[in-house]
Amino acid sequence: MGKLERHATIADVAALAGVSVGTASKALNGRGSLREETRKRVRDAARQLSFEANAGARSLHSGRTYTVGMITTDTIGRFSIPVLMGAEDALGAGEMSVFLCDGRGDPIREQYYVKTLLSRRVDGIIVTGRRTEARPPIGVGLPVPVVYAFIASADPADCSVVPDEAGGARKAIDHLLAIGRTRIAHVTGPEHHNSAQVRAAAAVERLAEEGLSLAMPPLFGGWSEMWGRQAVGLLLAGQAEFDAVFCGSDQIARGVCDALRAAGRRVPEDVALVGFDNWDVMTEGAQPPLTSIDMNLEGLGRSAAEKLLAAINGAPSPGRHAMPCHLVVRESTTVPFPPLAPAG
Amino acid sequence: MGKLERHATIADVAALAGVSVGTASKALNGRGSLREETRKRVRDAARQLSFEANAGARSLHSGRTYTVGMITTDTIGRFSIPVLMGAEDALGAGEMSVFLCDGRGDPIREQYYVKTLLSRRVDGIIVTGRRTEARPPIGVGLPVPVVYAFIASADPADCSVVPDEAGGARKAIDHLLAIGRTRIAHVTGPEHHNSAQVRAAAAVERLAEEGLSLAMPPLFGGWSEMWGRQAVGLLLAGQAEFDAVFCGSDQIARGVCDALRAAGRRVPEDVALVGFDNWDVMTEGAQPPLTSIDMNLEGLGRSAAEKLLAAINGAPSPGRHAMPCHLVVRESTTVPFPPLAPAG
DNA sequence: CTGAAAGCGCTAACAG
DNA sequence: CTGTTAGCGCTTTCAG
Repeated sequence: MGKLERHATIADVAALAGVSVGTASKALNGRGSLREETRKRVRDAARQLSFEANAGARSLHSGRTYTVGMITTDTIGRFSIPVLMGAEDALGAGEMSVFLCDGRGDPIREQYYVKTLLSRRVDGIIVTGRRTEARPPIGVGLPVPVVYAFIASADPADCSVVPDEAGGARKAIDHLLAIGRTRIAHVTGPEHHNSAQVRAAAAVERLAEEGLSLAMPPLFGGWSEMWGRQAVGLLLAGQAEFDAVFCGSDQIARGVCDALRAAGRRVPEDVALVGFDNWDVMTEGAQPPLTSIDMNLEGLGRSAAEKLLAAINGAPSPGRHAMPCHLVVRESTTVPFPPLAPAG
Repeated sequence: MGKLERHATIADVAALAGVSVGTASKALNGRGSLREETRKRVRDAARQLSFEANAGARSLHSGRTYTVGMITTDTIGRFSIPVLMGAEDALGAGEMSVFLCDGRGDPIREQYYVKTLLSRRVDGIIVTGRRTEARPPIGVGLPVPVVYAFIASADPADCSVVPDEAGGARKAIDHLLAIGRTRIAHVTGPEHHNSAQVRAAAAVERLAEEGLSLAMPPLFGGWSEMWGRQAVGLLLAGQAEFDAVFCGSDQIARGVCDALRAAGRRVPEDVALVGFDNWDVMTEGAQPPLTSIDMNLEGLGRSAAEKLLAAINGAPSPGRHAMPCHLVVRESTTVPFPPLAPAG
């Protein structure tokens, strides 16, 4: 077959099969009752012409496009990707196609995308972003359901699926306590950043439940390795002893790890380390590999997509849904075994 | 306005404005010649009803959907993202929406996506993936133009936009030579990996042009930091002297960097380091920050999108298009002060 | 300057 | 069992 042929229409198929368009339609969609021989003839014709029904024309009828829009508010990055993938996966299973729209943090651009998506008659919209902080809703009274994933809508009535960051932080502390550490420091991102606040508060709270407190007040800074390294300077300069550091991100944890080792502290023997995000590049690259909190972003995306599908089918799930985080243990909190003696 | 209203149709608008559908259409699209007052009346009605023309119905006429499909062959990752973003950006400017399809490396799934995209009557398709190696074409005689970005099609007649990795490797060597290093080692990814091969070959070739050769044969391994660290062991164990290492990726470079410093070699004073990918997380996290080769993936994506748009408009660009890489200099090849320059 | 009518590709009634 | 007809929402002649 040559290049750039025209798309065959169902009329072409019908003509080739020697039947009417209506019959061809039924044959191809398994509707009505037709002689098996006719059905086959039509199907053969369709195959011969590489016929693919025009989804646009079809949805003119059904009222549904089997299409959803995915808008990333800020630029599509490390956090939105797993969410996107999870969603795309769940939606694909439901035969839904996904329009990708990168808002680039520009509200104008975002509104433009909302309009385009609506004009394309998407069945629903998923909004995601790189920060968990609540954001103004993408629109009010929109004619299609909207689900916020990772990021939350400021309107509590909207459906938002978010990670339970506080729960994650508590699990980190739980783990450190479980391995016998009690003098725990906390190094995290910028003080004004929602995630930094929430995680720090949860850590403090969890310790308080045990009658403990942080070895020193949380150190707020940036999300970078560089900050992690700098923070170690502050930790060591302070007079407080510490036997563990819970970090607000894996990048910070890695910086902390490198600097501690450079200062002659052993990880995990002298200082145990827990990160946040479970970003393989960091957790596996660090020496030793880092224990971390996983927000299960892909699952979160999948879950958001499922909620959207449900909403499209008339069963919305309004409100904020917190998805559990889980702990992934690696060598930064487990003292390696001494060489094994031969068994028996 | 309440939630989940129905989409207004142009008939609703026409009725509200007290005109016929045809007139409404003209008014909204700036066609024909209408009294300005009528035009305004229609526009007001449209705004009042939040009318957005049904793109599907519209394309039934125009034959174009202003939609393209983007298929990632293997899972959407660090390399496909910038490509996606660049493409999305260029396409958005052309008022095109993007269907995102994650092939997950599964040919079945990929073919399924091609079908769906065709049934949705996309105006064109962009194929991308995480490896630069040529891959079998996504289909033959497809009714819409296809552009391969980053990854190349095995059919040389197809339009592929790829990074000039060999050129990039040559620039790395150029740079090292320019700062006076001549005993250059090369640590890179798996031997069977196309990028590793191409980059290594180009480095060797560039050195040969100067009558030089690598300080020792290329070390093939993995793309990880871990391998970078291990490789340093091999480098130091060998008897060959070296004053620079060109690495096949930034992750490798970082591993090399850490291990060299741990072994007491100064970077860049004793050993200069150049990575590949210019991945900020690695280049900025390393100590010192890494000089690297940037493939300009976003530009590549944008360029691919532009070629696709051109093809859609009847001006295809068949063949393989290599986009230049560029060098980004950081401290791993520049001695801060005093300037090294033992040059002649 | 405006309205009526035909048709884009397809599905779903309803006749035959 | 199959063909005919009437739309889905929109654009576009072509009359008026």
